[in-house]
Amino acid sequence: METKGSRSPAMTDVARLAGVSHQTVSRVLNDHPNVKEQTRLRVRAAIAELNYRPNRAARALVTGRSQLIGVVARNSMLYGPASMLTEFEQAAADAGFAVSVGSVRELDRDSISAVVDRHLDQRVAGLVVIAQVASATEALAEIPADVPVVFIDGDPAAGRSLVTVDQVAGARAAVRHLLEAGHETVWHVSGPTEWFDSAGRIHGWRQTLLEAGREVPPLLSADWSAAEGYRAGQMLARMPEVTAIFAANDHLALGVLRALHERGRRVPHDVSVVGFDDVPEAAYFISAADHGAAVVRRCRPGRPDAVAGSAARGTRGSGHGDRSGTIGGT
Amino acid sequence: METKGSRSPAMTDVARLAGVSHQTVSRVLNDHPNVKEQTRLRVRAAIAELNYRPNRAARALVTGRSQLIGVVARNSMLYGPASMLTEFEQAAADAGFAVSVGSVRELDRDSISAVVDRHLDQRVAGLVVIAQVASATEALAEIPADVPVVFIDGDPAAGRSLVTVDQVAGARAAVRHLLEAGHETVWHVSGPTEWFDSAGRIHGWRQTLLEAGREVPPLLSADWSAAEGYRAGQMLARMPEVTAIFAANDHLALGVLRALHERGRRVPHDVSVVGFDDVPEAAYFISAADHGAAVVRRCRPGRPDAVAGSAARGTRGSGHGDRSGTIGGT
DNA sequence: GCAGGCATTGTTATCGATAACATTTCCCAT
DNA sequence: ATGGGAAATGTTATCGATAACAATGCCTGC
Repeated sequence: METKGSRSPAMTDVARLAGVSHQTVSRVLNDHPNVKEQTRLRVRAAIAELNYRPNRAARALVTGRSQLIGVVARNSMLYGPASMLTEFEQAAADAGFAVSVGSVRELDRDSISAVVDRHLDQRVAGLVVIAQVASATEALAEIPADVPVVFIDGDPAAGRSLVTVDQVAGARAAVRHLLEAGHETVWHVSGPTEWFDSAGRIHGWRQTLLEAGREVPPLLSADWSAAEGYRAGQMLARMPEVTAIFAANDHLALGVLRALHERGRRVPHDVSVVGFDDVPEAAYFISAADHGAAVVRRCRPGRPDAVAGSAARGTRGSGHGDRSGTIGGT
Repeated sequence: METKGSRSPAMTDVARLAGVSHQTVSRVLNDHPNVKEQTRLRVRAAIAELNYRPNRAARALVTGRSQLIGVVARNSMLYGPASMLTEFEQAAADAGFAVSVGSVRELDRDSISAVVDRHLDQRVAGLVVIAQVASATEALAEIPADVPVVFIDGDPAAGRSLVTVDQVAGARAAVRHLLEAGHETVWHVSGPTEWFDSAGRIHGWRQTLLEAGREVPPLLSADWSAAEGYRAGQMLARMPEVTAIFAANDHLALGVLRALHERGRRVPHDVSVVGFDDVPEAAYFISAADHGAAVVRRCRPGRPDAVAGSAARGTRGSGHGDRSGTIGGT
């Protein structure tokens, strides 16, 4: 060690300088009871003098648990997951944990297993899985029973610790809003159908129409991008019967808006479009409409209840799926 | 240990089953040369049978280095940093490292120091600082000389390892494009002026106008949000002399577009707006214009050279600052 | 056959912290 | 003064891996 640079001070060095045992240094650092104030101050002074820095690896080795929380998430620029991750990291840091992020390109079993393996090698204190498809659940069978796991946006039926919002209720509110505005029926541009979020929104959309005795039009499924929204919108814009569209997120809605515009369909005069997220930029989307009118407006139905974890709701910020808004709504 | 669950198998257990020393197990796992194939297979079989999982904390303790890379980033939903972080995590994972993300609410010295401390406690193998302001540099004085640090979007003048793109050249290209389209001068809505990115773009904008012998209008500085773009746009929309606007990112441009629209300023008929990022959704922004025309169009000038790290450019994807595009350009 | 060199493997020590158990000190009640 | 109990502190062991050095086996050349 001396040959390639001086060793960092360890607890034993602090102990020697302070004239106590290394165990007492540990007690001071971990706020154990039963340490005299005088002793504590002496140890603190030695820590400062030596510029001692704890080695978390040593602690993890003895305790069998690191101070890391592993996050499993899809490689995604989607506003919802990204905002969620950031909020989560802040909360974890405040609780004294570091966050290790492992992302997967696709939510398939093998990709997820590889990320989980990496986290388990680190002996993470817990795992957070931001997973929207069933394959994530299957991939997690190998997690030891003593590692806490929380799913965000998982399967509401899976019976695991879960933080999510009620996709069905959110979708119902959006569709109801459009029906009450006088539309005969509502068309839906969904996200990927294998995602739990999408399935919930589709279910809510379909149910609400059926309960209202309205025709359920064919579903247009997409991914979460504006490009796919545009593609779906190109179809819908050609159909004069289409007067109300519920898009599964704001980016999809943006694409739909553009397609409508290119076909001369005015929003909200000819067609109403409701998004779902709460992407900050959505407030500034312009839809072609009569000049001088207030073109973009948010319509805020009552907040649906979360399935679980109203405190975690705060962690989620204003995010993903908890509000529907009208872009060019009536 | 037995009292609260069986201990996970360690290297010594694998060694016993395979009939070799624990050192040989380590050699097999770390692909050392000088291990007989026959021995290697025997060890591999024992690893599989025991479902052995390495403990990275033990390794970190002995080597003094963990297999973690610490990232310091601002709590931000901005498209550029978020896409960068995701690409980076993928590259790190491919190289066998986990990424621990520490975010700060503000890029001030104390916040950054706290995050850096957490990473150093973990004995990270390296640090990546996504920092756009000078205070980040000051906060990093305490990093030991033997911890590699890479800045992304730092100060081009700081002489440290840096990955960034040429903000000045990108801005010059955007402004030149607007001048060549016939505009007398170009107005600029910048991001936060203390960010290196903003400073570079402002510099490029100003320089290009001066070199062309054009008047340099007053700068409108903002943050990176559509809301701030809207605020600046409300001013510009009132001034008939304003025919060309260079916005520092696409979200700012979106806000500007909306403000212009509300004042009846047609894009691109009356005003041209150029953004800077390459946010996917920007392709779908609608600007109020003559019906039937192709309303939103991307204009792609030649790519400016990066300051450093063309390989890292790939890591950055199509992202932040390397292209300017016209939203409703001529 | 013997010596030397290289391949292969093993033994001992170490990393820096906490757990577990042991010892000492102090205070109060009888 | 003595004994008991609690507070305060210390000693020993351990965690699971790699580093460093040691030992053994094998092959080739003389």
